[in-house]
Amino acid sequence: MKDIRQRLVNLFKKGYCTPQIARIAKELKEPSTTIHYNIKKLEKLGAIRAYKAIFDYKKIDEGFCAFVLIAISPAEYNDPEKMAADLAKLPEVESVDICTGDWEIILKVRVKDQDEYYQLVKNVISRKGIEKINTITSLKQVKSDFIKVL
Amino acid sequence: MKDIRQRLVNLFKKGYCTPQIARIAKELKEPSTTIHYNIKKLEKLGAIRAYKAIFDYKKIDEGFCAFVLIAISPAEYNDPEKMAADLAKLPEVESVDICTGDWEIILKVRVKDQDEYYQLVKNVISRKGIEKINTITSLKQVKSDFIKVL
DNA sequence: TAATTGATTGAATAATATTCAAAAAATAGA
DNA sequence: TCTATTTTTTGAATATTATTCAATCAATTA
Repeated sequence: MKDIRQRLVNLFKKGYCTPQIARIAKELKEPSTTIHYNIKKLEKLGAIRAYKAIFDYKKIDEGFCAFVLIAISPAEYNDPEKMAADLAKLPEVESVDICTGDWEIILKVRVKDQDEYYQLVKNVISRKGIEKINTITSLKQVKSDFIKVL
Repeated sequence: MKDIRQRLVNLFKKGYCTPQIARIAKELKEPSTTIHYNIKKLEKLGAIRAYKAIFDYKKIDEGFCAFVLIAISPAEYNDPEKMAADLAKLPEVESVDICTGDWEIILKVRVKDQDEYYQLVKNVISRKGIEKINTITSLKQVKSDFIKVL
């Protein structure tokens, strides 16, 4: 056994997928060459950033999901982007947004369990420049990535 | 012009993509039939929910992104799932999570602009059973869907 | 209205996914 | 440990699909 599964999951997080032109052509009742042309156009315009898989996170050992609200220290107000970029490097972090209001940065994080989350916050997310962290744990994901979870 | 673009975007939100087996096989240095077998296995296990496109949302007229924190009325505490399921039906809603803490439901929403967001909250999201809504607007998306935005 | 650019399309080709059968590896039961 | 069963790996053959190309058509611009 080579445990190809985990390696596939890692690739699928980044991309390694492609549109199903024939199926789309059938669905939209247009010639496949027309579909092909328009998809390439969308790609050239930069409207499509990647084609990737969406997971049932529980089944790939990433069942714990939380929103991390971060308030940065006043000294960092002029440049939250540096910290945001650093946090974006973490593979456990699904999204990083610089926001309005009391919390300047919002993360969405996926890990295996609460234990792993604790380690992540303690060792990695917490750092100089952060004033306060507030975790909102997702108890149930009803929809994610525009796809409903039944 | 048939405006095939918008129709493609709509399909790509749901799926209509597929893994690139040949490319993955090359990357992992394994035979393509082995890759094929393992991908089908992941699908049968339900670990992969869909293959879809990830967009540069500004370029598909969905540049406005916000987190909507929702506190539900005490009368609804016993069943937040009904409301969550209703909200999940909205195409503008990327994710719905039932959460711990002061805000029981968190939405991530994508629309064209502030104007469209206002209409959405006023006419659709606000409803009986909601105690309070708090919007956190994303000023800058640094990472989304595990993909960094440069 | 002529000239240019962008979009649609069918036919031919290239590339890719899928099926199948066989072998190897892992697992479970005695 | 030995054996039976299931799971995984793999190459060869086939089926399906994407891509290229050239021609037409539509839209835009000067």
